[in-house]
Amino acid sequence: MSLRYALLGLLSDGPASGYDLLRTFKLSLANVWPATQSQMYTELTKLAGAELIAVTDEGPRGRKEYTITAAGLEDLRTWLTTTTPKEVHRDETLLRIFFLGVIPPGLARTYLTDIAERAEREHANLRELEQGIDWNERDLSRYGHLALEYGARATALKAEWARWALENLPPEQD
Amino acid sequence: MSLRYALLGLLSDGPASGYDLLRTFKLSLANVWPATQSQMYTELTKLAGAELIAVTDEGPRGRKEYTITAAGLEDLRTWLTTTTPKEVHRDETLLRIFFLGVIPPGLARTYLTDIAERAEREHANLRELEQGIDWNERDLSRYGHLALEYGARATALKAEWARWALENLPPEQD
DNA sequence: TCGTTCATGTAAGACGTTACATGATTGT
DNA sequence: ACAATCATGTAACGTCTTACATGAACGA
Repeated sequence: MSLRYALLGLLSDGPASGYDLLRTFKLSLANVWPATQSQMYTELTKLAGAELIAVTDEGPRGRKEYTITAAGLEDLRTWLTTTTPKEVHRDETLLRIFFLGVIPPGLARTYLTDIAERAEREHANLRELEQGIDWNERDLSRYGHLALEYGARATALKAEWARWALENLPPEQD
Repeated sequence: MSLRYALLGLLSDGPASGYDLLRTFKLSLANVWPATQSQMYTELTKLAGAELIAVTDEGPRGRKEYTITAAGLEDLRTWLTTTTPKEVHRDETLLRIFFLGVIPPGLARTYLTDIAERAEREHANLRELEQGIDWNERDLSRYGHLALEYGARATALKAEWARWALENLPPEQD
């Protein structure tokens, strides 16, 4: 259901083709709601079927430009204002933490170090992405900037936590 | 795939029935890897079929006690030491942030305030859970404590970020 | 002309959610 | 006797991933 609104949201900023949306996604929404090419094209077809978006132009190579309809915009607004987001925390990295006692202590330390390093890299990537983007007047990018800031803080926190965990690993037992 | 290892992980700490695991889950793994009752019983049946766990006792009311097998423990260790966790960030709350420009500014502010409040409540719940748990010698709880600390920090961060975002909302446009 | 990018689509299978269904045992 | 809890299972449906498939247009 969320992908549907992710696409409506992107289209609320202006018309675009599936291919356009695919690229925009990678730079923005993919960080908070991953989706594959396959999924996106399927969903766009469904949205067009429900008349929440419409094909408003056709270009070379079978390119179809979609525009959000009034019904689509209304649906998006309704979703935003009348429903509450589900808070689902699914984190495989954290799941494994519970089971570190099952492997040799050295490997457990390596695991935590890797987490810290990956998080630091991710943090750097986000800050770099931030530099590279034209934070213009468009709503999507202005609000997207807030989301990016969250990502930057969250990755920094994960790295810090992993380093802290290294210092606070349960003492080895006999 | 992760649920499979989540269950193997819990069973590595000692034998338990599906019902036992269900309760343990709620207090621990559910926070990093949610799963439903339905999913768990199905997965346990599959694990037993693959002989990674075995029924070692049967009690009243059809209760089946499962014990991890040597093959199961090996599988768990292999997973922990030879595969890298997928970092997937799927957060509906953040997804909506991108589209706040589509709704009236007052509602956008309410949305951010709600995020802060929910995160603060979640934070309080986790700290309370922390008080309530017997942090004994068992590996699962010792390492689980590290995961809980992450959750506590992450919820605090989310609340802080939401309050910061309220102060840094894009200026209204004409 | 030939590789890259643009551009869209389908199909199979894994995973996750919701709902339904059933019944035994325990404590009051 | 009755409610709550213990205890397990199935079915339908929706979502997500992986892989395959196809071909037009552009630039060197």
